[in-house]
Amino acid sequence: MADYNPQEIEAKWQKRWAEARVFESEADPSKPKYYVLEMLPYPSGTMHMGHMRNYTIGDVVARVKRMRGFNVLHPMGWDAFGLPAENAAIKNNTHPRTWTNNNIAEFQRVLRRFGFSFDWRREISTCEPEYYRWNQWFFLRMLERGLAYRKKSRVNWCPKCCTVLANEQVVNGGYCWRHEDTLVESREIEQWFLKTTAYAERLLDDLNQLEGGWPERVILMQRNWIGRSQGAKVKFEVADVAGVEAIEVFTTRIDTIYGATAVILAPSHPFVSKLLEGSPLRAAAEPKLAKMRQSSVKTEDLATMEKEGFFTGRHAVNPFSGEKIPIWVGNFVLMEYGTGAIMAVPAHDERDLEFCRKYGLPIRVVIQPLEGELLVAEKMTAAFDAHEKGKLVNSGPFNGLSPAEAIAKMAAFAEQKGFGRAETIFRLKDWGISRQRYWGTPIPVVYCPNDGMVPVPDKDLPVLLPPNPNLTGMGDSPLATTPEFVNTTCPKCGGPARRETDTMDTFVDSSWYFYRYTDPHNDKAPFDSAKAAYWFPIDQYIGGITHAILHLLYSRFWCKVMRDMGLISHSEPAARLFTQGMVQKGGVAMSKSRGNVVGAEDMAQKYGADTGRLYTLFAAPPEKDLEWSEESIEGSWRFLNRVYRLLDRHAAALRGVNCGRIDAAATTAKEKTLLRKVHQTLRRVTQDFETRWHFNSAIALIMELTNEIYAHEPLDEGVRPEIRKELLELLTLMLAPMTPHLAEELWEMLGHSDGQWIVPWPSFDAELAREDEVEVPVQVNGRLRGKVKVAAGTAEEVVVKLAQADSAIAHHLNGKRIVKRIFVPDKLLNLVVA
RNA sequence: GCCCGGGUGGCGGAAUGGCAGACGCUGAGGACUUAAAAUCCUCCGGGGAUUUUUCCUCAUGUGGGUUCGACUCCCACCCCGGGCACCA
Repeated sequence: MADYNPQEIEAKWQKRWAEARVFESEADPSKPKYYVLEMLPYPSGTMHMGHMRNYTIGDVVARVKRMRGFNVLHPMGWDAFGLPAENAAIKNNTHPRTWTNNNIAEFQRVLRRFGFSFDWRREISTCEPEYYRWNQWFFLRMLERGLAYRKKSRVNWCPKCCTVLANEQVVNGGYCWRHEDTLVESREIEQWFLKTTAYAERLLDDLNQLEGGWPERVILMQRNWIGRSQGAKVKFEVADVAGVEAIEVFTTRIDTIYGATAVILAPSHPFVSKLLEGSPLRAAAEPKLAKMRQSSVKTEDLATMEKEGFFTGRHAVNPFSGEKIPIWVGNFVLMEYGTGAIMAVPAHDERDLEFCRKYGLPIRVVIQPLEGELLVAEKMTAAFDAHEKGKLVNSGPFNGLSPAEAIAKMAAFAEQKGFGRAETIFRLKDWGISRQRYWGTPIPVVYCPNDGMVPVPDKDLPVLLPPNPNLTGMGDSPLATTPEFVNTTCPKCGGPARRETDTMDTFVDSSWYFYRYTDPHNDKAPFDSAKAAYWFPIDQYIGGITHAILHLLYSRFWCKVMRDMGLISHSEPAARLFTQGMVQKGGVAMSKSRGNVVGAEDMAQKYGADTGRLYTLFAAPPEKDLEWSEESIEGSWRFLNRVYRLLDRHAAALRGVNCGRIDAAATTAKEKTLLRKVHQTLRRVTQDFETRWHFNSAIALIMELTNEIYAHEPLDEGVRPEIRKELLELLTLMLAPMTPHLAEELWEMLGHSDGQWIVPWPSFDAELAREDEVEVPVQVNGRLRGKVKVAAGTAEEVVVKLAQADSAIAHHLNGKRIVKRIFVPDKLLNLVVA
């Protein structure tokens, strides 16, 4: 008689698994594969149960699939570059690498302590040159394909730090995180971009392939983010200034162009100052313009901001009607979207209506509804923007057309006349990857006075980070102030040159890391295409909803570029995505800063990893948030103790027993009850694991089974050894994916000298699971009035007779006439009486 | 404002058209014990009738609807959480 000692058991089996290398797998086209992956962690702070939940879910899936005979790839690595390492290094006067590697060691120890079935040989760390050289290699390939380019772009700049701030370093709606009294400025500097927009169409269209495999809301968020908009660009000539280019507007409703009563430019539109030059209204306009340009920094209250604008004193010519309309500047027009200029059609656009009413601009109806009262401009309370159910009026030769017809015809007309064309635009922007930071992948180009920008040749990769950077958090980027890094020679002419000092966004690292897992030590290529072809696509990707847009979008982009490069032949990296809920305490997500973390290691020490794993699976379904409760976890601990005691009591006597096939007919009532329960449980648990991922209800079922076995103690009286063994073995195997250490121990106690890892998932016996007696609920007029006990499969007539004979039920029938009967065999009888 | 997700006992949750509250936590009572821990057993949504056994009734955010039957499907509304947000 021994107590359940998780510390001892868990250490023992972790050692055995490592020795037997049971979680190591190799590409083998003769076997069916399964690639299950949890998003790689950023190693910072301490690992808490929020982290563990994610890996536990993945580990259950990995272990179930192994038991199902799949060749499973389940790797782990570290998203090791990033700003926090640099900040911590400055604060503690250490090196980012030291800080990062200490954290990695810590994280790794905790993950091992939880017994996750990772193939640790495939571990990667993105801050190692062996990894980031391939970021550089990919960058060069993108440069060759015209997918990487430089342009001026805005950054957040703190005038006190004299440095660039990341978005998350801008706090309280526009202040520096270090100098909370200092407003962050917006500065333009040259930065590197990747042309994600070149793939906008495919990124959008291929979302269709993910339907059913990815959560609907993630697909939707990506669709909105990419934001395809079909419309037309139209040029409006400027009437009263010579030598100014035509203003191009974007509209989705070219059919309403005869109703345009103004052209409105974004405050930062490049034409604004040219238009104001010499304008009689210039003096009045400039202070307004300055105010608008300044306030455009704060994006938060943009939506609620009142529409403001001013007239430039200039006019544009409507290319369709020849009409002269005023050119305004409006704060609600965004330079970043479309062309930064719109035509205002107040009768048919809500925003335009609001603006034009405010400033007394005319309103002209050009679409009349097919039904109901005709619109009168002065009386309109809302813009009429229905696409259908209307026809064009006041639109010259296009009168009478439906908006859909007009959109096609008018775009074609504009193209023919050379002042416009149909065009699709996207909200998605190119991916700015430049960071003026140290702890990231150096961008592999040099600047030569003779040859200009020159890519670093492949043979010179990796461009290594200098070991002793000048880290202050102030002034120029750290690489720029490290002369031994900056000063180099031009690969083309051999003369002196300067290195690019920007490093890459860490989203680059995480955009393709899962390919590297398939071939982590390759020093000739990022990975071997044949290996990737075997393992990809990822069968199940698991992570937080927080990555629904950026990480997953960039990964999808990378995948498509790699496909175009011929490295892979699939177009989406992950067939299925699961977004698990957060672990909360006190109603908020666990985080170090909130001080509400439940440390994973503390948990393992107090209850053992298996209890921690079981509880995170039991407390809530995996997709929902989980509120951590110190009291509830006791229940999981008690349950595992209960199971252990049960096996401790019976296993020794069963060590030498062979199960064999059980003949359902030759069993006693007690045996039959227990066998039925265990096979029913197995049937439902199998479903919960395979199709529904309802781990919480699977555990509830296993608890019920355990209760049932306890209720039949003493088990060794009236239950034959082979049946006892079958019961306890199935119980053990059902627990194996969730509490693997305990399950291995119990398996060994039952007399198995081979580890459980060679055992396939058991299949349930339908014959043994079958109920032979059922209680059929009987309703009268849809209300439950009684139950009748009958043999399974009893016919309707018999059940009705029994129901009528039941006094409680008969009372409700009370001589009334039965007008209808609904009978679901073994499930329900409903008698409808009049 | 628009788009998702959710609302079930004291708590976490179960049931996806067929016995609402499985399983667990908490709480109450009991057994064992010199005692405690551990363990085991019983009870635990509200109201009412009956009194020792059961029965009735209300109840899954609110109000309607569909159905023999609705936590589950449909419509409207309220509340909570999340995402997007002047996207032309």
